[in-house]
Amino acid sequence: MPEQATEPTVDRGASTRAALVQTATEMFVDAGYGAVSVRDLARRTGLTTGAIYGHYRNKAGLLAAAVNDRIEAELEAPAAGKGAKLVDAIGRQWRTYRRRTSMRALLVEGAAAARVDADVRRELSATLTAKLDDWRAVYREIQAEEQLDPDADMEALVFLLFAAELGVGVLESIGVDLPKPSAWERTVERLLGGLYPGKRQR
Amino acid sequence: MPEQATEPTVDRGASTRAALVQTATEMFVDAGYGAVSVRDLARRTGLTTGAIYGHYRNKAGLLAAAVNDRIEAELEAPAAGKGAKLVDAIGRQWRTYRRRTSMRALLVEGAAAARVDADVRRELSATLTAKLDDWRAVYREIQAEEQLDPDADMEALVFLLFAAELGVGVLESIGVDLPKPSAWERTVERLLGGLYPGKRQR
Amino acid sequence: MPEQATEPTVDRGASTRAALVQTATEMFVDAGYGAVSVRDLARRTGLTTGAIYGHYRNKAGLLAAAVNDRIEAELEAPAAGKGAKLVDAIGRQWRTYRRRTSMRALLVEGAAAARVDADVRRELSATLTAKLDDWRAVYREIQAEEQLDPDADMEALVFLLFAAELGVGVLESIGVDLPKPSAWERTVERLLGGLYPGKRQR
Amino acid sequence: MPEQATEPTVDRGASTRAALVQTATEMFVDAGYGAVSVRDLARRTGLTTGAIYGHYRNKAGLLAAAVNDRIEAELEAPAAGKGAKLVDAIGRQWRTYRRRTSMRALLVEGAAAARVDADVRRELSATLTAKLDDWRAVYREIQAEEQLDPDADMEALVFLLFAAELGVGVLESIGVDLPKPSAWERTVERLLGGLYPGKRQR
DNA sequence: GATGAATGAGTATTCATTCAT
DNA sequence: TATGAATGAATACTCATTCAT
Repeated sequence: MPEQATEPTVDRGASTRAALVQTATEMFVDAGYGAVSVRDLARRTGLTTGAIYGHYRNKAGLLAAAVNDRIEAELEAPAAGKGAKLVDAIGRQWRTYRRRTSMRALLVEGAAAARVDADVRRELSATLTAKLDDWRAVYREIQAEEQLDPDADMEALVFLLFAAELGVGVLESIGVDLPKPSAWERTVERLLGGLYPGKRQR
Repeated sequence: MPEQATEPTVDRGASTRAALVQTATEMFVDAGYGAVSVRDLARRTGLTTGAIYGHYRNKAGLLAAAVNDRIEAELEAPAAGKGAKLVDAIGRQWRTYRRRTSMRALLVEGAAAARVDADVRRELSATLTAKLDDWRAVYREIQAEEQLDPDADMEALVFLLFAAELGVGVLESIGVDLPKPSAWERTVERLLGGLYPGKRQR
Repeated sequence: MPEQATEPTVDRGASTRAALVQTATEMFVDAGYGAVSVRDLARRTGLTTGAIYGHYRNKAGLLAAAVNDRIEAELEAPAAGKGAKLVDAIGRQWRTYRRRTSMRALLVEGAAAARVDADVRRELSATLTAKLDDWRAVYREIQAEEQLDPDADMEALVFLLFAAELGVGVLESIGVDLPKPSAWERTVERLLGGLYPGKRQR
Repeated sequence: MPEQATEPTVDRGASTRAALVQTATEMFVDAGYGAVSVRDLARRTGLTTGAIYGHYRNKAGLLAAAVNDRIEAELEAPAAGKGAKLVDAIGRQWRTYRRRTSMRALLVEGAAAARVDADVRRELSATLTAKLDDWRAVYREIQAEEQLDPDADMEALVFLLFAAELGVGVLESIGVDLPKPSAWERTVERLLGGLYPGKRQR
């Protein structure tokens, strides 16, 4: 890859794709994957249906791209390092969860689509697995750094917390009233106390 | 068909409905809500499409009924009472989670449908809210009985745990590998330790 | 099957299907299978596209039905019996060949479709095979009756003549000028002379 | 690419066209004209769609070229001359008919296309007419040479035999079982006996 | 309550062809 | 001559839903 950096014409295909993913995200979140037609997408992006199919194999492929994009953009692994604390790392995640509404909505759509479409399943599965691996690594570093009980299973913890977030997405989709975020936070913090070594009752 | 039991007209409609819900459940879980047509359902139940519409206003109504049915059948509130322990109540839930695969799958489908269809949303929301209320009541009893820290927010706890289960449904749909169930259990148990009063580090 | 014979309402489905096949035949012959859309067919028959698909699985299924219908209607096996002559039987076939233009055109379309669509192939193949079997039987009777050389292979003869008719369909489709029908007849008659026992040269 | 033979610019376009026709032939025969897209052709030949349109006005033009090419390559007029025999000339044609499967398949596709596309019709019609004229000339020479009955209509004979071959193509496309080639040959030979002067019955 | 033929709007997708580069 | 992204119209087909019987 030689440099072509300063070239004025940024890859046109790429920017078309970016716009498409953005529009798709918005529309899928607002109206639901099933309720948005490829024609609608074309109209809103100013493209033709044919052009869309030039960039994505499928309507489902576009959904997968949108979900991946949201995940990459909104789920950043917390930095580990000197003095990193588990409670902080997780706490930040929960404190910011309200920003990720559209990621969760998209993942609900994506999960439903994945149940039917193997391509979607493959793609989403790969993205999520990679993301989870990142997190596990960071959490294990924190575990060592903070001298957490080495018996604590960081793998399961990461899963549990991520599952909880996704489940919130399900509940949001269904319209169940959620507790106030501050209540979440306090409870999660409480629970994490159980991971520290020390006199545990029971 | 002369004999139809001597009972003074056992509500025939009810049993038809039950069969319909059962078939719908199976088919929606196997193939996905969107991929099952009302005609398919009719064929498999031996009914006609018209007959189905005699029992349910909608295809979506049938999905809602199926989801509700699964929830009622598979989510039993734990019994509170003398000596009930939080860890036991929750532990049982996690220990049996593998049985509820089809409930989770259906809830993923239901959540996606709810994002588009207000009727589905209303119905599922009511069922889940009622279920969650039951649980909260039980958990609060346990909280008193077991002399858990009265500061602990049972509302948020119930939510968190239920959300985690639903999130597992999302991850299952996408096909992400889950940790071994025993790892879950131990971790949840660990975390619950944090709810007991006592010297909490941090 | 009890009688419902005298019922005034002739099976509605059947008459719809008959009209459909008739229209399809005309349109496929005039414009070509590929150039006729299902919507066109619907418009011309006064049906909806959905209704058409209620009667035929496919656009191809409709083509197959049209071809079969033409074959059944236009290819009648000659009657064998006392004094039946091969030359007469075959001669009649050739003398009437101009009536069968649309059958031939349809078979060209059908053959092209059959090369791509296994269902069409199966259906047309069955119809033609049955037809050819009928003919072979009749020709063999004639062979005995008329004391034709028993060495003559009626199977191959039937094939050759039918292939020639179909080939005429190909040439008509391409627009090659055909010889005058009377020339055909005389030549075929000439050739058939070769099947009679007697001093054959060479 | 320095060397490209020392010939003063071997017409590069011509060889591209040849490769294109060859690939088109294969693909049209295998998958059917309608099922092969110009993009597929481009991919397989290593050209771009645009380049193909630089050589042929149309997809149909390419089909016409392919059909013509097969006809020219596979239908050679038999040589007339001292001692040429009709039975030999025709016999050779039938003995080698199995080699021409792809020509026949292409002609079926071509005939179907010709029914819709006037350009294809014009082109194929011209090629076939020329070919048939050649044959007629040769057969008439043989007629004189061999002292066949001068009443025999060579024009109709050529047509009949060529039509039979094309009809075999139709039957092959439809998948009807053909008689064994040896049966064909014997029967054709038999029939040709009828053209020789002598005591004809009936 | 049941039937199932018909509705008809709607869908994803394809593809020959063009044209600015 | 070549490229290949974009066009845009067209297509076969589906399906929830209705309603006359």
